[in-house]
Amino acid sequence: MPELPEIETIKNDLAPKVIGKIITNVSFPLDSNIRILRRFHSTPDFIKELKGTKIQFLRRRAKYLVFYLIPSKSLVMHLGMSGQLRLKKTGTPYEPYTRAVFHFNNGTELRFIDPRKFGEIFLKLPSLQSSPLTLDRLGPEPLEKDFSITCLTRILQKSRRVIKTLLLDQKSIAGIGNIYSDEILFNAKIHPTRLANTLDEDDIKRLHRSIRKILKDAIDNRGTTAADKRYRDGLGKVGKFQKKLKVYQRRGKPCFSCGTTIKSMRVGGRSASFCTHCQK
DNA sequence: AGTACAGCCTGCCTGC
DNA sequence: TGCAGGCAGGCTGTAC
Repeated sequence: MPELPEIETIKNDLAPKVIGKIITNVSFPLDSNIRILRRFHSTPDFIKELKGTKIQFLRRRAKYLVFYLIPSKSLVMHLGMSGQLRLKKTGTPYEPYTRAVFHFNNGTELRFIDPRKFGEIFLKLPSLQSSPLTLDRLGPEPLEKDFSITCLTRILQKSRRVIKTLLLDQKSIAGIGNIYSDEILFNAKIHPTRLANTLDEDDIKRLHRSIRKILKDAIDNRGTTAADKRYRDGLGKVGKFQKKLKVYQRRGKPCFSCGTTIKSMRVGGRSASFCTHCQK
């Protein structure tokens, strides 16, 4: 379940190894095309657009990884729930569920591996109509300078939803998923079902600080490989932040702060873990 | 317009 | 042991 910190880690790992490489071909070993790819492109068009392009730089936007190419267009990937990216030497056996392979001019290839098919790959072309709107509709990046307390206050005050649901909404704030929303709310001592527009000034200050702190800590720890053990960084290794989780997947265990048993409940169709004593 | 929710998907775990 | 059913949660489309 790669969220902002995981995609950031993968981007940082991959960038030095793929920048400057030329995509010589793209193949689909399982012949099961990925969601957006199917919706926006025919496979031959997709391959034709990519053949011969050079990777100029990588960027992360929310949970999307974007490869900026020359000539000007971008290749956008979302790893969904179970996606991984692996850079491998050409000719080494494919990992199971390798769905797309981007072949480079130096004998390496980038593999998009995704058991559950929640992942997406699509192209953003300079010719406007061909690009899905997904990326343009995203909310602010929580680690950018413009994500101020004022900015967060505005987002919270115009919402009538519970805070947990709001944090998960990519159109409100980009990049936060279920792991980090739980951890952020615990750090900020806010109950997941509090209505967003009832947070007072102190709550908002703590929430703002917690959002940045947790996401930064998670990046410093190379992301979270939770119980399903699916997430891998750009080098194929597990993250370290799972060792620092305070509430996520800790239902039934004692809170590290007060010893109260961690509870979990469904909030907006998602599981939310929290401490009934610490989070108000 | 803003919000809520089912549905997509497959591996893994639990309970019978 | 084997199998059914529930769970995990990224996002989209649809309904209210």
